[in-house]
Amino acid sequence: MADVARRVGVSRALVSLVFREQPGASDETRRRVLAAADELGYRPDSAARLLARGRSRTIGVVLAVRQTFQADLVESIYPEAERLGYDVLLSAGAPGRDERKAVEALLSHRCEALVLLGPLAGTARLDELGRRSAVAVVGRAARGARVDSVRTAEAKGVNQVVGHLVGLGHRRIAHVDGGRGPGAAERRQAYRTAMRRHGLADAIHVVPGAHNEEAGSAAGRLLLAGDHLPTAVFAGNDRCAMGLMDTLDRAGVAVPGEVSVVGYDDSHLSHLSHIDLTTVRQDAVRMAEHAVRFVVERLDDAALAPREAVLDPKLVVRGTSAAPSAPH
Amino acid sequence: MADVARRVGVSRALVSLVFREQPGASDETRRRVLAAADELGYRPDSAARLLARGRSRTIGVVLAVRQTFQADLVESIYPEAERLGYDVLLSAGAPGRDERKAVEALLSHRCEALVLLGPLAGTARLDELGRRSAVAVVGRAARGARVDSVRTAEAKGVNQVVGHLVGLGHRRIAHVDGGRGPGAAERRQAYRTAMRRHGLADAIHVVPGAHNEEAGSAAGRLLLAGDHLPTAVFAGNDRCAMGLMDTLDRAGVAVPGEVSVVGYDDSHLSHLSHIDLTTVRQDAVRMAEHAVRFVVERLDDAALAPREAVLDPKLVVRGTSAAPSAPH
DNA sequence: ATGAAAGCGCTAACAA
DNA sequence: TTGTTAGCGCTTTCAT
Repeated sequence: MADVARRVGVSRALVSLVFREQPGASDETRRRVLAAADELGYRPDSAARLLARGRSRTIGVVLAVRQTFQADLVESIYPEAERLGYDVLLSAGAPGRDERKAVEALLSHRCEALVLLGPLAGTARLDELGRRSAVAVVGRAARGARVDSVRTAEAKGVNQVVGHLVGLGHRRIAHVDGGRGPGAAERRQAYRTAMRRHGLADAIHVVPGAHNEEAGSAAGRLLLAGDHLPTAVFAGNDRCAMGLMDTLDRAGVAVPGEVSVVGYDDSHLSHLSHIDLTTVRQDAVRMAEHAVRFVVERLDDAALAPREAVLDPKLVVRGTSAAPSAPH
Repeated sequence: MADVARRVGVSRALVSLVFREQPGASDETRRRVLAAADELGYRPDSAARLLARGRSRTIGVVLAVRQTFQADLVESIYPEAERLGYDVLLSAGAPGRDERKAVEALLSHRCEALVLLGPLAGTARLDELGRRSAVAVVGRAARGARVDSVRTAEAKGVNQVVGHLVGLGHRRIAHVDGGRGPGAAERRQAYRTAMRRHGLADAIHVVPGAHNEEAGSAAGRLLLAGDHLPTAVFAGNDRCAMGLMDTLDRAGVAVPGEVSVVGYDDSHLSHLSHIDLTTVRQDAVRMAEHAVRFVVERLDDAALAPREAVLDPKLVVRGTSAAPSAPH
């Protein structure tokens, strides 16, 4: 920058003005500064800029790079952030790389706000983070922590699922849960409640799982090893449902002929006809927009009370759910 | 940092030493500094750190957040980067957010090296980037640009595919290409060459596509609308193959009964029995390691000549490929 | 419209 | 082992 200033014969302050597109420099000076900068290949250094003005205007997003639903969220976070004048940086919390590290990387790169997609961290840790910067959690509740949260009304989605299956005539409806995955606890709880409300308390059967294909497969093997299969299984998410269907398929169990399967997420694969999965759709676009707006507003006013946006999900009935073949 | 120093009663330089984990501070001081920092919630500010030392030791990775193969790469980039003492920041080039912006975000946050996963940018642009920082391109060749590249020997993979199909008795083998996607041009070219070598020049049929399900579906519709279907289709990647199979399936065309389908990537879904896709596996772990090592070495010696790592892929035969039903 | 000067929070010589 | 002293490249008052 000093070079540019020298070249044009003005002070660095003026060059700074020009680059920030602020009023206070004559058109002529502006033109010459820009020309000189271009010639010298000068680019403002954001580290220095950051340091000097204390604000980075960048939002850090922590995601699990394998979860397709989170990919959808990320795609919708960018445009909203840009609209509000913020930059976005991503950090992945892969298996083997813990979430804490992902967050640290973002924070140490001066992200002033954090959007955590389906974080595993407990309330205490979230609260601690929330006190240090503006954070929004997506996909799970975070009561008791100083963070905003955006999530789906899991109970509504689950009610629709159970209602749909019961309506088809199912009674033995099992649930492969999502373990510690985002929303899993709520879905598990809602499943239990819904079953009871339908008078099916005795049929409640929760198989421990996780939000991936392997867990679905394992759960499938567990079910197959049992005395008699349920007539329907509600999986923790679509990936889990896929693994489950895989195992059932390999064992020669027809879906939905012998067992109906329902997923959760409506990932972009579920509508493919091979898969044609009955599932629950969450509104990724609106979730992303809420999350970004929440943190940006919190940045403007750190004293804001934690807010929560709860969006309604919607059951999407496809080909993996049907009436049970034989009555019980 | 000044706060921490004051609290402990030492100079800021000492605190700095402790945080950089450099020798030169007594264990006792170290302990007290860490304790005070923890209490005050102090975290080194990387903007200032960067500015002061001129090096960020962070690698920026540009990815398409929807491509599962790239997710695999990202997962393997982290451990290797960490091993070499580098931080990693991600930026997504989603549709609607162009790659250039993704790169700028990373650069402006002072990433000193760039790993571009399947970039769309042309040689000129890559060269320009390569002159500005250390860059490695993954998944496509980048000859003529000052960048390293890590890719698969596409021709070998494609040869195996065509050889496999020809061996099964196929002659009318079409290829739905990956458009401008990473590796697509090479695969398309290799397909043509392989077909010719097998004396099937007349049967060469390239349908324009892309590396996603929609393009596969569209290509499927195009094929169905044609005079007579090919007996086998080699898709640009697994996602494209999935879309293709979807369309064939909906049209009542049996796979592999009437048409065999082969993908590319061996994404973690292809082994599921619903899908059970014959495909080509690329070694994501080694590709990631090479890319990281390349940029790190280039950072140490900017004058290094551009290097290229070309890894061998491997055909994985599953259930979507079989002998054609009727001879022609 | 332009310039001078004082930081922003850290690192890196060098001195003590 | 610890402290002192300059910067890093920019923004931001406050003068001119």
